[in-house]
Amino acid sequence: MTDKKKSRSVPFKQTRAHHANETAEDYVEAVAEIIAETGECRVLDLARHFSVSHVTVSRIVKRLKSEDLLNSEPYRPIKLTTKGAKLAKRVRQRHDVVLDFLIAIGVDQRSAEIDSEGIEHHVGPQTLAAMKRFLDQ
Amino acid sequence: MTDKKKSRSVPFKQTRAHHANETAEDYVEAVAEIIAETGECRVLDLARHFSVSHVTVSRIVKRLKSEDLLNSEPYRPIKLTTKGAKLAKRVRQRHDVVLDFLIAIGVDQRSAEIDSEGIEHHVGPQTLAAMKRFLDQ
DNA sequence: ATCCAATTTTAGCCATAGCTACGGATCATG
DNA sequence: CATGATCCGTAGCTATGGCTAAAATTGGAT
Repeated sequence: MTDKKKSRSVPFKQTRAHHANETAEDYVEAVAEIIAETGECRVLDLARHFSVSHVTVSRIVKRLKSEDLLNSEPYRPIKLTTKGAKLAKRVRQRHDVVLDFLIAIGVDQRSAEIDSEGIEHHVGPQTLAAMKRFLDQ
Repeated sequence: MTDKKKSRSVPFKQTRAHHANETAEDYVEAVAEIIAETGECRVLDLARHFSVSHVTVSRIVKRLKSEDLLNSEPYRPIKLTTKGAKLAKRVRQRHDVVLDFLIAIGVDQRSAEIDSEGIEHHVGPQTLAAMKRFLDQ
């Protein structure tokens, strides 16, 4: 159509950075969820949640602490910083919109749950607004 | 609602493997596109397309050759294998559906182009079918 | 035929996200 | 209050995808 091949100065994915963001989003969302459900969030809770080893979780938590999204003393439960809690809330709301939207267009619950986990990270403000509009009628 | 926290035996993303897949999909799609437009696809074409260095492209092309998706002699243009061409076709069709769908629900062209690049990789068969149904009315 | 420019590959760095193996901390419970 | 189970962190491996610098190949122009 317009210019599929050329420079792509803005858009294309810059994969590395994008993935780090997705991980951050997934983790703060999970931490908020687990705290809401069980009162506290430990490394092992996250490991089970994501089906990865506790070592992987441990390293990622360390990175997110350095990014001021999470907070925790060694061998202690993980908490969200103010910044992390804000991000978690945004992510959660966006996730809910995407999930509800997929169901609204006729995707079965199970598939909607799976696909929304992946899709949510790529839903920008315009697309999110369009999904909301769709749900409001 | 149902069981957000528990085991998650199937769904959660196993990021590593998933990303390698996305890269493969992006690359075969780009190779097909560039060949269709210019007759041949070189490492530098891909580097410009994705806005990454030619070195990164070179290494990824090597991997995709080992996965029997691409084919090329050293210092020669890149071609798709039969398997690669099939994947490219599937990816292209899915990409078009997602892009058209976003536009259909009212996302502006620019945002739709950007978001569809990320979303497409997470659209499973059920979601794809639902999007097609939506477009057919 | 040679030489130069453009292209591609190789070597080697970094960060992220997987893993196993191991060691240190915490905490119930006896 | 000791001890064992559980939890968590560190060391060190792999693969992927970024990068720069340097070497190699190709191919066109003189």
